[in-house]
Amino acid sequence: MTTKEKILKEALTLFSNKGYSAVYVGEIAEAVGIKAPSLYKHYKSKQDIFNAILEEMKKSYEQQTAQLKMDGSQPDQDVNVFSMIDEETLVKMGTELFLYFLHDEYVSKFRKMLTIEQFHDSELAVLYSKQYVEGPLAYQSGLFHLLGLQNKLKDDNPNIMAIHFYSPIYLMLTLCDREPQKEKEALRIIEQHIRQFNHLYKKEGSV
Amino acid sequence: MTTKEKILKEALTLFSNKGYSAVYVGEIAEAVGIKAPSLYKHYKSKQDIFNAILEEMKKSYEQQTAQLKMDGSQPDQDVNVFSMIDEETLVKMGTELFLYFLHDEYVSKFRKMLTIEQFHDSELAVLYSKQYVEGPLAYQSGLFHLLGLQNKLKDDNPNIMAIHFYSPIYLMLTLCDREPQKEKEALRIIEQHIRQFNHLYKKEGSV
DNA sequence: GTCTATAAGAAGATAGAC
DNA sequence: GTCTATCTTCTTATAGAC
Repeated sequence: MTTKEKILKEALTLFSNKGYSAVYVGEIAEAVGIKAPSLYKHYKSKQDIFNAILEEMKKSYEQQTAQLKMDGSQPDQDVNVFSMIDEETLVKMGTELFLYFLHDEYVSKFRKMLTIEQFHDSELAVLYSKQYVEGPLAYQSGLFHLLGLQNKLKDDNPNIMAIHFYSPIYLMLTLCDREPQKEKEALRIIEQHIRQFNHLYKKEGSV
Repeated sequence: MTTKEKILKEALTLFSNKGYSAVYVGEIAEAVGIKAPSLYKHYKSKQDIFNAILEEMKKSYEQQTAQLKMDGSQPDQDVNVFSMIDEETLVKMGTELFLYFLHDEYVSKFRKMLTIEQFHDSELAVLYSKQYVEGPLAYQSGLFHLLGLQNKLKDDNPNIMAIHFYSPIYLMLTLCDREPQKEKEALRIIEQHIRQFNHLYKKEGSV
């Protein structure tokens, strides 16, 4: 990892815990293992470091959604996987989404940073909503729509189904961002939630 | 309102938008209409102002939960109101909870402040979880338990029912904290969510 | 209780040697 | 590309007059 990359990484770690304005340039430098003035050979200001993190994370999000088609535009590919959907698959899907969001080093830290900075700047607010609300909801809404067509689940409003599926996961995610020691309890609740979700929505006569 | 109270009010407004460390003592003073050094006749430091806000909001929360028994300990009183529960009552209950949390001046600003500061200090993290997660869930869990006993709703696990009822409201609340212009859409979604919730959970043969 | 003046130190950023 | 030294400004807080 180059020094330039290391600066972004350490700055993200600090910003995600203390917020932009509570982090001093000297702290970032110390975490990297250099002195503060050396940072300015790589970035022209503290704000420039923040902007670089933003661009980096936006880019990586775009790549992921393009790959997983998580923008809800065309979930056709994934749904082949879910043609054999059952309760266990739903539990696995929700749990893995939760664990990825919670534990991926960059996703997790970036979400915490946006949580802190969202009220400063409307661009950050829109970005948070897109990545952690509208994105997942659009993707799952697409899936539930197709599962409805295939008679796997009741053909109710797929947007509300997506809300019902995702909201508890989101609640547990923000809970564990705050109190990581509650992960085990959160996983238990998510599993119970999804089994109940499946029970409520499953087509009679379906597996 | 005394100057001392006005300081708390203006400081809360500023902290809830920019966070503690991004707010300067001079800004608070300006908002109050005095000069910075005058603040120190009322509070001994910036941190002291923050602590005073915290104590004030904790106290007011305790008073409210004691009154509404929203800690889940004894929701018996409220349930008399809900003996005649129906879909419209559920919609009203959820919508009013949402609108109160979103629009009450102090509740709303305090939640935003805690959102920003939650990762700094584990005491703040615990407080956030208590006020905006565990509190509402415990209260609603108590209600759904009693409604189950009264055969108004299916006697499923009331904890999961509370999660299913409250999570979408929480999601919409955090969305509107970020993007207040989405309130109308959020209200529409919450109504759809609760009607669907009622449809899924209502006892056959019940109204 | 509010003000002006100011202390004391912190923080972001630059200059220039190596 | 990293360092030491330094500049400038900002920020919290105090002193003391009114």
